[in-house]
Amino acid sequence: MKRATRNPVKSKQEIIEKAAPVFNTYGFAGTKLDMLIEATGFQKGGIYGHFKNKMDLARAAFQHNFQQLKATYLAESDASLSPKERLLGFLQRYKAYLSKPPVAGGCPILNMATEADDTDETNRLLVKAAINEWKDSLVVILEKGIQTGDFRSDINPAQEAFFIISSIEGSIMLGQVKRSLGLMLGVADSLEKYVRTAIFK
Amino acid sequence: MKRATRNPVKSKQEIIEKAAPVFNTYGFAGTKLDMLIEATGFQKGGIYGHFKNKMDLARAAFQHNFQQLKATYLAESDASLSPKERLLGFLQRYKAYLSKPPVAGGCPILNMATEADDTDETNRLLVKAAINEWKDSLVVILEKGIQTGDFRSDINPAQEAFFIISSIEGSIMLGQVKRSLGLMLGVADSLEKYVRTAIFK
DNA sequence: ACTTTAAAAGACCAAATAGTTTCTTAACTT
DNA sequence: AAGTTAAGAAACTATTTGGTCTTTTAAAGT
Repeated sequence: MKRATRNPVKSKQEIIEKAAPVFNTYGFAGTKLDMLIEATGFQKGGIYGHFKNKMDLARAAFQHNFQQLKATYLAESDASLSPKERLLGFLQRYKAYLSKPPVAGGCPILNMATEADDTDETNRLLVKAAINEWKDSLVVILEKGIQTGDFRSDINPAQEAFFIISSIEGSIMLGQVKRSLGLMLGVADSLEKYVRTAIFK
Repeated sequence: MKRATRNPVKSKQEIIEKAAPVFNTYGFAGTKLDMLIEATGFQKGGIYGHFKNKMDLARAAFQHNFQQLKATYLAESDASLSPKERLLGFLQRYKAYLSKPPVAGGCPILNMATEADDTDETNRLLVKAAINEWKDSLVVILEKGIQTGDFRSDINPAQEAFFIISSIEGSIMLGQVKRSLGLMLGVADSLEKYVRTAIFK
């Protein structure tokens, strides 16, 4: 029928981009080949020429979604700013993310995590790596703040990073179910309150 | 082959109980009929005699899982205790839950939420109701504490309840992916710190 | 223009899947 | 003890599914 431009590199990228929100919305098991054909505009032959199977594409889609996330969420926090500004800036970007999520279907980390944790060890490790990357970016800021005396020295950076990530991820889940942006922004406010009182000195 | 005792009421309950952890672990789309046959010990005919289809059983399984959760987690917080004790008691039970989860596969609310939010409106409303029930039980304690002067009067009970639930759910997700009980207990500690400084007066 | 290459389409296939129908039999009734 | 009922087993079916194989054709090379 429709014939896509013959540019294998661009085609592969296009398939990933179009498939990504589908996997993120319906999960791996819930995403059927027909949905991918419809969403990507490629036929089976076209898709299977670029990916060895559905899982292979699903993983590429996850990585793509995670990159999108990083581009907004984890956007390089300017190292010239103070640790306090950097941490508050992170929370600010999180709020912006909530109002305009870069990928349909909720947080890819959360989605992939709940489906993969007891199902697919490879995927579990993929999400684990993503989470660690995110945690590390927060730990860097936290350690810096302790060092400069901006943050309390009795905090455990990794623990606080996980706490921050937990409340963010949990709030996304609640917001999705309750269809409430306000709920998520409220949680963001509580989180900021926490950061100011328990982390800032 | 094996012939179950002919007690329809008990059989139906047995099917639900055996199917519940399977759905919670693999999700709706990821749970195949063969897995249910294997897990329940009933054949198709037996199962379909009690449930009109897979979704019908999945919903019953979710309700069962949520009841299990309530029995531990939300266990009647003794109204004779002070609001502070009740809130800390809740966090205590949450820690106990982490060490000995009542149902395999992670938190049913989290699991059902991530799969259903964009997929099945009926299920989304089911999870939403479960979340509201949980939130309300926290709001009751928070309002009581404000009234007795134990808690700060400038907090928004619903917002704080959602914040608490968010961090708990998020921590369960992280703990499952990282296979770390310590991580979850750490988050619980941060949460307790928050409760003591931002909510307690 | 003619040939070659490989990207993508589309027909094809075997297995899996959800669901239905029919048969069997445990247990209750009389 | 025979007859009745309905729970549950098991065979059956239509569809869907993931994946492969063959064919077509756009575009680059000659």
